[in-house]
Amino acid sequence: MPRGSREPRCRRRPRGRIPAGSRRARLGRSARSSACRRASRSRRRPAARGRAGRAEGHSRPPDRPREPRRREPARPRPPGAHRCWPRPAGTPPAPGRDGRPAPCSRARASGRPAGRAPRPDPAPLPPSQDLPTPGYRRRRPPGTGRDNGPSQGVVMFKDLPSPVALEEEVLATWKRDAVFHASLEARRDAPRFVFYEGPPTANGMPHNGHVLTRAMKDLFPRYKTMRGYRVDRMAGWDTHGLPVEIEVEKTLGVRSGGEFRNAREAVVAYGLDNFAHRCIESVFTYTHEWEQLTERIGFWVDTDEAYVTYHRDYVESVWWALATLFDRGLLYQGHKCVWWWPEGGTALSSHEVGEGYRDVDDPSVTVRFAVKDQPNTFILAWTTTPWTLPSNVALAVGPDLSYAKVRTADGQILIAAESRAPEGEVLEVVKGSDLVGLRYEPLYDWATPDGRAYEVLAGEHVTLDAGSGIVHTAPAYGEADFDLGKREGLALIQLVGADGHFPSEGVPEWVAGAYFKEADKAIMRDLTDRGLMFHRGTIRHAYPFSPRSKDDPLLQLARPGWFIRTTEFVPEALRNNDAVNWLPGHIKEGRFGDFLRNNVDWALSRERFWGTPLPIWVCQGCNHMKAFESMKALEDAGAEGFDTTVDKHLQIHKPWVDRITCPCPECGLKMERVSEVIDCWFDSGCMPFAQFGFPHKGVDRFRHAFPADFISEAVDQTRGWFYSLMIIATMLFDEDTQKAYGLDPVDVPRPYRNCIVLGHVGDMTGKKESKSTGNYTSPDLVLRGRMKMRVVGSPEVARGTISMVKIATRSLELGADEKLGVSHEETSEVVGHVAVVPGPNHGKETVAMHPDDMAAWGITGSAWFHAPFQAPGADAFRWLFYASNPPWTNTRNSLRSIREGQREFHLRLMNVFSFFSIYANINGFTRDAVVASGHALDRWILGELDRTVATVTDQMDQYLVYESARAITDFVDGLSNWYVRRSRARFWGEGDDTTAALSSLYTVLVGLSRVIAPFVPFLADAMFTRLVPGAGSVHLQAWPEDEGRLDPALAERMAMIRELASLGLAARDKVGVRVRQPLRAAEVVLADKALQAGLEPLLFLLKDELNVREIRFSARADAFVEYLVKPNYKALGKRLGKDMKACAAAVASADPAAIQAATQGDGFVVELPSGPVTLTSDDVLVEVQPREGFQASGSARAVVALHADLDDDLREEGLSRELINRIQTERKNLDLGYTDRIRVDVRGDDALQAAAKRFAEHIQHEVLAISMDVGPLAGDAPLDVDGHGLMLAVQRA
RNA sequence: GGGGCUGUAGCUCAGUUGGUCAGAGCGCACGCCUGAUAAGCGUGAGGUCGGCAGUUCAAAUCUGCCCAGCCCCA
Repeated sequence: MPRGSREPRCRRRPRGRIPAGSRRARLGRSARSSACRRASRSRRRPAARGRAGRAEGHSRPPDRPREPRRREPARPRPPGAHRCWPRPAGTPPAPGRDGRPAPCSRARASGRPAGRAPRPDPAPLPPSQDLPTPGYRRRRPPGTGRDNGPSQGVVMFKDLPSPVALEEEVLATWKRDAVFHASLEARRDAPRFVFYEGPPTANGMPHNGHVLTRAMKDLFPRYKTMRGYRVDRMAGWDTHGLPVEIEVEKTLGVRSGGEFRNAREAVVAYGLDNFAHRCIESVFTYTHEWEQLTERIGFWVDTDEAYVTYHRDYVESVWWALATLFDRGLLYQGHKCVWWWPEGGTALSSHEVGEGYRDVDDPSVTVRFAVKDQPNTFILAWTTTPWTLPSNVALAVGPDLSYAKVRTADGQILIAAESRAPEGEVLEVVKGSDLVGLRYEPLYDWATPDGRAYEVLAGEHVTLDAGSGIVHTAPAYGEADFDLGKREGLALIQLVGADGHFPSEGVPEWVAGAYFKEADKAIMRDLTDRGLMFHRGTIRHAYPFSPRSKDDPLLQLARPGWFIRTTEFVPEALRNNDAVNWLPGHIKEGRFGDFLRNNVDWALSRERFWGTPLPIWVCQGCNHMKAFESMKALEDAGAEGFDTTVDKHLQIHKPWVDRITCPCPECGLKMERVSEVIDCWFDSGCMPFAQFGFPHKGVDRFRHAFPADFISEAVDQTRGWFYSLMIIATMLFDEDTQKAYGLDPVDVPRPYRNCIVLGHVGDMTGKKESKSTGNYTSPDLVLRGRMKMRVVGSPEVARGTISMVKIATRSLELGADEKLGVSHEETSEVVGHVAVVPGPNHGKETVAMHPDDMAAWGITGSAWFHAPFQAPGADAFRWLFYASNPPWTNTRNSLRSIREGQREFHLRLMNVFSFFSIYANINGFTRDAVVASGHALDRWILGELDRTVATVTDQMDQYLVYESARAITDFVDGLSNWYVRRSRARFWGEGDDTTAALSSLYTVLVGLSRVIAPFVPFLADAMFTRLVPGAGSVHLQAWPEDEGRLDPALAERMAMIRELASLGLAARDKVGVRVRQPLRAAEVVLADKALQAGLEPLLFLLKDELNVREIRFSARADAFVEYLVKPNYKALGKRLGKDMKACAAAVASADPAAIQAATQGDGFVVELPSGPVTLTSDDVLVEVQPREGFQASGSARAVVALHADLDDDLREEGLSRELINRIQTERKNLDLGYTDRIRVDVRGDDALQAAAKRFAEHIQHEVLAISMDVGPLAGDAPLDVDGHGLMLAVQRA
């Protein structure tokens, strides 16, 4: 290397002026920071491992440049001696931006260009070699390098492995020791905490939303178990419903079209029995994936005894509920307007309808209706669905709106809302209510009304937003219309039927058999021809289409069906709702309360096949109806037609159950079952009792499991599960039923006491995660570091890359040159590597790859893609949902945010654990050695632990997850960044204080592992089992108690010390002298001098942290501090009211010193408009701030100023600290063990020698040197210490 | 179209019963430290608290209206 050349990226900021060509310039190479040198070493790995060889030499022979030595041949590492966590199989090393391995973090952080220095190409890395994993600490197994055991002796406290390895280890233990089971057994006789699992459907893959719900559902049962409760957790599966049927229809290819008018007919043709079999299969398509995810994220739930909604026991419980309602007269037949999908032959649930809204242009027409017996007089009515006009039976007006009769230029008299009336002479203005009863001529006479028809009626739904203020009403085709028709007893004309077509007979030829949307044009043309069209336009609005078939418009249709009279129970339901602790609270009165108050009768029946059959049998003779509560009840009634050849669960389903007939008790003729199945929400709402087969299989289990103490689901369940649970319990479990079945009396039969309503999981920008949009982070990627994607070939994509949507590439957070490993669908063997580039959306979970790559790697269809970094794992995933925001707000999910939270909490904690294990092992510390400590830091951290325990307990008892997680995060921050930071030197010794420190840290870690157990069950268990071997899992432990170790005064003082430390460091920043250089003194000025005495005993912490020789509470504070006196608004505001402003002005204009003096004495008198007021010390707040020009930093409470002038004495001590630093760096370069002793040879100028000699004892103690030779430097110095040349030799003793 | 929720720093979010430089983390900038070390730490910059009115001595906080986003319902 030529003299004077430097490596810019690793150069330190020059300190002091150094002439060009001076020694410093020449020594640029050696002056590189240790961090950079370390990075160089890592670049070379496995080279530069020559421990023995290097340990004997000088750090750099003066006559030999450094670079070539680093190119010495690699010394092989011992087998298994990886230096960091294993990288996922087959992933490539993480190179730096220039293709070389990543530069050191410092170089990166400072933004300096990396890798510019001329250097030979690095040796290629052997495939087995690991490189650093960004974001994770390097790990070293015991027995290599600086191990953490005393002379490789017994390791008492094993360090923690990487998150995923740790989690796999813990999972294996849980499985081996059946820990979940044991946790239940241990609490068999304990008081119960009742949890309900809301059943998911397993006919879709689990996604991140499910991870959220499962993380939340796991948290409280674990917590309550530790708190001493028995928490049974029965898993469940929701297995009925339209989504299942649609899924099966898709796989069967049965659809409307061809010979079938709709999918219904197609299913019938396929055969209901086969269809039912296929539905069962479909329901469990992804069971395996669900179970894997459940286990992997640590959700403890009893899957062995899971309830399944299609199982006979379950269905019969639902039947019991329905029969009970029927017998009480609460189940009735009626009509309801539903969104109907003609092509599918089915109604759609509101949820499905919601998915299908699309903006379309529809007609917006205003039509003349001729008023009866008033020639030439017309009512103008508005509609957007002309095809419903032939079914018109009424016109609706707003009773309180103003309507005008207007004579137009052509002499017609038109009636419309005043504000929307046409041009012309206003003859009269009347209220809408005055028009009610007006009769008119129908537009069409294709059907004869069977009730009231062709009248003007009052309708509250009428607005003036659009049209004429008069609404065409066809009760067969709209909810508001239908309700009006029901209330007013209107006729129901339904010309367009369930197939979406006009009839082929009985109507004019021009509309016969027409599809409803097609008929619009014909009808509009007809009305125009007849002069009845007043205005014809189009409107752009949202209209629903079938979510299953995007081109099929839906129509609203009144259909017959079965209803539950839920409206009768609204008051009771509201009372029950009042007794629920909703989180967030606004759900109670807001979303859920509103929904209850606007309750309409539950439309229970579905004209479908795969669901709980409605257990009502109807006599074909006398029409008598009876509801049966079980198959046995049917048998007892003499029913026949049971098919025992099929599975017992299927016997109670269509079509088998339809073949069961029963003699009518009234007339003796045959009773047959009605054809409908029920809404599957009713199934899930019966879950509290149906999971136990209540009442047929006994009462006991249900008795102990009602109501639930805790449930949780996402916000979309408000009208789903939360509602169905609530209304069913309200209807069924009144006092009478409780008595009849011997249930424990519950005043308020609400089905759940506490309910956390979860927000949705979005992508990193807050948008809904969606596989088809591509902004979706696969749970697999988080948990296992790999994701399965469909691969399509595209020549547009460069070879060696794949393209996916931009948001997905951002979420991956890959470094510039990081690549994903590619493996085949069925194996994990990596066959290639690809970079990821943003591109167009290729479809659901799909990436594009160059066809040649696909061919080369033999990829067809799908492939696994492996992340080049460690998977964050389950704890980190769970923590995201607890700690990033309150559970009811939407969570922005991305790998990036998961890893961020992991850094903040897990890695910090694991570092502390690692720190503990190192020194505990060095000292041979065991848990038997735990002693009490009087050290302020120990008392403080144990107090903070107790504070954290108390806070988390309190918050968790209120179901406040986020607050609990924050308390934990704050504690870990204090533990790592104050306790350990300030205690480090204590751990390096071996006396009583070291034992005290180890004892305290040990106690803290044990306590903390319990506190975090419900949140991060893996890390907690790994910590606990290492700390307390033989005690079993932490999840079998009791929740920690607040042991009263919090000393509030100490806590307050320590907080103040930490504040002073921050101020001092800020001041040091202004001074610009590095912390290793001791300063003479720090001056502290407190706004409140009364605090001073309490702080004195803690000042040693501040002294060490700031590296000053002395801390002084300044006597001459005025020299560099200004006092500010402010009125205490909170105290004075209430007293003074309007005079507050005058008071503030008076205080501001007075002399601060005078106020201070006066308030300490008799009080300070201010003249206010309403008279004089005396201010006492409680009425003012004194603050301080540094004066300009001082090397000081201040908050309202204190100012810290530094004496920054250096003398030779201080400089010498500074140099000794530098020497320690260089020697330690060299120890690390040599890869010495923590306890290895060394010999040191120091060569330097006079100043260095003086420093080394004066502080020899201290230096040797710090660096574990058994000898240190000091002498003059001959020749060039390889190292530079603030301009002092240094040559250092370190060798193992 | 109706209802609910949310708008606070570039990003993610805190902010107690209204009370006086508006807080944290990330990111960014600068620096420190280095026997927890391919980590860690500190300091700093950065905000008309969505907008407009109102109530009040005092509003991020209470009220009304408006705007935007999300969710539910149409």
